[in-house]
Amino acid sequence: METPKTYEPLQAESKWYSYWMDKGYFYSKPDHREAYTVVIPPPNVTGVLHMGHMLNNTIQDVLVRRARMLGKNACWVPGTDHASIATEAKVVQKLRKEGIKKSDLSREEFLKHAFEWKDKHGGIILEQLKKLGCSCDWERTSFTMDPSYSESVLDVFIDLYKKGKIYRGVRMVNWDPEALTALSDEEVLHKEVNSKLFYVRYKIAGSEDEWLTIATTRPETILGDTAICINPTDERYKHLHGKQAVVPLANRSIPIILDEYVDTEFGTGCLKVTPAHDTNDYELGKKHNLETLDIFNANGTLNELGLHYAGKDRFEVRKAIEKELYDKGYLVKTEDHINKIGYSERTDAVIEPRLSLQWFVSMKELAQPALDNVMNGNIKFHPDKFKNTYRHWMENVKDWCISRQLWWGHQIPAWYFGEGPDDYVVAKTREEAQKLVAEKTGKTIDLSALKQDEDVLDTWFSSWLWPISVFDGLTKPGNDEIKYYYPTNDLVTAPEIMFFWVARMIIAGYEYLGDLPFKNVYYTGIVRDKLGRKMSKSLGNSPDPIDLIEKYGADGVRVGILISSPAGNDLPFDTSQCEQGRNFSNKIWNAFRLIDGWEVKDLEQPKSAQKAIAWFEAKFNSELAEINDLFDKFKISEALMAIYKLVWDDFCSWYLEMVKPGYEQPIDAKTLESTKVFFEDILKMVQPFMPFIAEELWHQVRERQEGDDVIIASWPEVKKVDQAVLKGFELAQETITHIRNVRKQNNIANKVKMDMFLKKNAGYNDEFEPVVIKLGNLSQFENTTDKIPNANSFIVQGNEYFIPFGDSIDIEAERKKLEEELEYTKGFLNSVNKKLQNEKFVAGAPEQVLASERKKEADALQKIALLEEKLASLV
RNA sequence: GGGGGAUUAGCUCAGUUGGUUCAGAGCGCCUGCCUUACAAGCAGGAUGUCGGCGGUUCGAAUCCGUCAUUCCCCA
Repeated sequence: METPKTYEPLQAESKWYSYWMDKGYFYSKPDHREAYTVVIPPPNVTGVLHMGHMLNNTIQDVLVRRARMLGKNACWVPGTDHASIATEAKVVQKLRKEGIKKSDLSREEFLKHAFEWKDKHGGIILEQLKKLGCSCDWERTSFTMDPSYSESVLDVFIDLYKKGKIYRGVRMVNWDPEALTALSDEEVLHKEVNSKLFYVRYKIAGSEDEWLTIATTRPETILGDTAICINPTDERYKHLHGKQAVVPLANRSIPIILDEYVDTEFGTGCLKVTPAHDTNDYELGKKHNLETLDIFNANGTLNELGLHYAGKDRFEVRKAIEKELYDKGYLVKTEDHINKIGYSERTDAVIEPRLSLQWFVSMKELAQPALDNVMNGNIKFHPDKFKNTYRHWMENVKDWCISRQLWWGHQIPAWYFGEGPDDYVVAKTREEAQKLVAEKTGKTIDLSALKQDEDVLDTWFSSWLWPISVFDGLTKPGNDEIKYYYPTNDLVTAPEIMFFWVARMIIAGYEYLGDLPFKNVYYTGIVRDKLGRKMSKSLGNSPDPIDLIEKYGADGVRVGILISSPAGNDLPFDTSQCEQGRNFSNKIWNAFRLIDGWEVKDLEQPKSAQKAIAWFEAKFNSELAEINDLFDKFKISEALMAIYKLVWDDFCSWYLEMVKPGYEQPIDAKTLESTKVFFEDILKMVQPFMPFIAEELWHQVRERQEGDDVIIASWPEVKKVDQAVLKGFELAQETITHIRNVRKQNNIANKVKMDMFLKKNAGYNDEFEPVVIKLGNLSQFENTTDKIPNANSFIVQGNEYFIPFGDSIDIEAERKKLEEELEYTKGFLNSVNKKLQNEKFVAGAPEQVLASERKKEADALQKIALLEEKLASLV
């Protein structure tokens, strides 16, 4: 035949993807159907597809494709995120390579470069997702800096400002001295590093030769010290209460203050306090009204307060000051010390805590509905356990610093008209600002005299509007789309961004539309390599997803990724899983080849085929019900595994073997038709996971009318399951397995037909005998009332089967086997009896448990009797 | 330091309210097979102190306590 032996995915994939696109199957517009909406977690415009995206988007595509088959109007909105810091860093880097410095460009010139960069690279991930088969509505592709999106971001800023939820304030921020911007806590990575603990002595003011010794990891900040703090309970330092100390080199006197915050165990128990350069010290400073001395410039060099170190970098100064302190007798000793230091996620610069004037959102009140509606289950988390983490964070939510000292992003719509702390207004345009200034001051000033805030908004301040703004929900309130698609259904994302993104979307949802943004949040895990390390570009331990697709096929990779990826658990990824996926594709392919190769003749339908069809019908429906349930619980990888087993074990290994005609024999039309219908049902169930091969085979198994495509076929409906058929088949299955074992143990080839005799018990069900004869390859299957001597025998559900030895006899081996089984069964009976003789058990256990124990006892007794008979019959 | 998870076969994980879906699945492993859809395959098989120790109970992988190991988040 011309059908190849193995499935070749690549051609099929590009063919069917463009076919689906041409047919507009991914396109959605509001109609009478129930909406099913998913918004993609927008990847950064800087990114390339990595395994995390593969996992995340495969899950979304599975959900969307299944929803489409369930008759819903499925809409998956794709898009990208402008990613202020990361993108700006990339653009600066690229310009630097071309010999252009950012500082030489105007804001407008820089943004032009940035947009060029975005146009060139911004869509890479989305293009790659097409290779994976993602059925996004590409006509809806959004970008967080699209004009109307930007407008909604500014509107929200202005609105929150008017509501008093946005304020400007001095705060200790995480300062990135390289990027010259404040970072959110989430953008700071804490790493353990080997550093040194410096013990430095300070003279007690007014004393001749009295000293105290502090321990610090940052001796360069000594010049910014404004107090020494000790624990009031520390007996060692009672004598210092109320005194002052002199800062080395700076020769300033500073107070010695008392606070329980100080850990008496750490270092010397004397803490130097530098409120301008340490978060905890800043809090101490506020509490004790300390002076704040900022000794650094924005770029991490020291300013004039750094005395003779002015203009030098902080790390350079650390070395130099160590020497100077030593030379002048202040340095008592140094110790090796391990501590955690914050690094910029983007530039890897050491974060400098810095006091700075920033914009904040006050979160406490805004967060309340977002907390309540997750805790009460209006929004469901999968897995549920993440609610705990969420609650803890939301109950202790801190104000959100939303300004970033960057150009790429949404420029803050605040306009300054003077130098005073209050000389600004918040407005969308310069003209509106002019009006507001007039209202505020009574004076009309020139448009050109207004200076817009230089900073842009935190990227999350735009992405928190994503489920709303992709439908223009704020710029065109109440439009048809927002009414139809919002709230969206399911969000698939990583637990790492539960706070910066998920929580904030929920907040924005309730604040602006008075409703939840999505009903379910499915948290994926982190994709790790074999060694348990997170897959990342910097480690170089991630396979290139596109290479994987080329090697194993998109369907194979999708299966490989999902086959062992329960919600919320990390996914230890190995390419062997893709191999498993590819093998599964191939299995389906070959099942098709078998069916496709059958020649139809006008024959009577064999009994075995009739029974096989009845059984698979029942089996399919009971599995379908189970799979639907797994989907409803978002147990996606378990649903996939159930489908995998249904296809491989039940359909291929059992069903097809039962209906398969002999070599080069024709098949009857009825059986062929039933088989094709089953196969089509299987393709439907496989479609969400393996869309390409499903579509390919859907079109090969039958001639199709225009528009009869599996991607839009109806998901099978669960029909009533005939439990009796399932039960009856179990007996046949067990019997066949025993027959195969007899063959194996006696080295009897499958081709050799065997005789079998049955001594049946009362409840015996003979329905599947034709199947047993076919798959057991029996020449005869007769009833007997007597035991057959010198035969292999086994017992299934109390029925005794005999396969005469024929020529090959090994009575001793048989005897040994029977004795072992007898021994085991007696032991089992003993354990059951123990329970039944325990009066407390009999009194306390429910009736159904007792009944099952009694049945166990009866079964065991019967089996023992049979085994003993058999032993006796061996001659 | 605070909070939240996790610990079941060699690996990755299921295991609802304690009791026949109770010790499971997939992969891997072992043993036979080039059986006429598929060796990317077929058939068969083995594997566990359910992290340790206590407790509650007639009965614990499951509930409670405690210890250990480990991951994540926050400071």
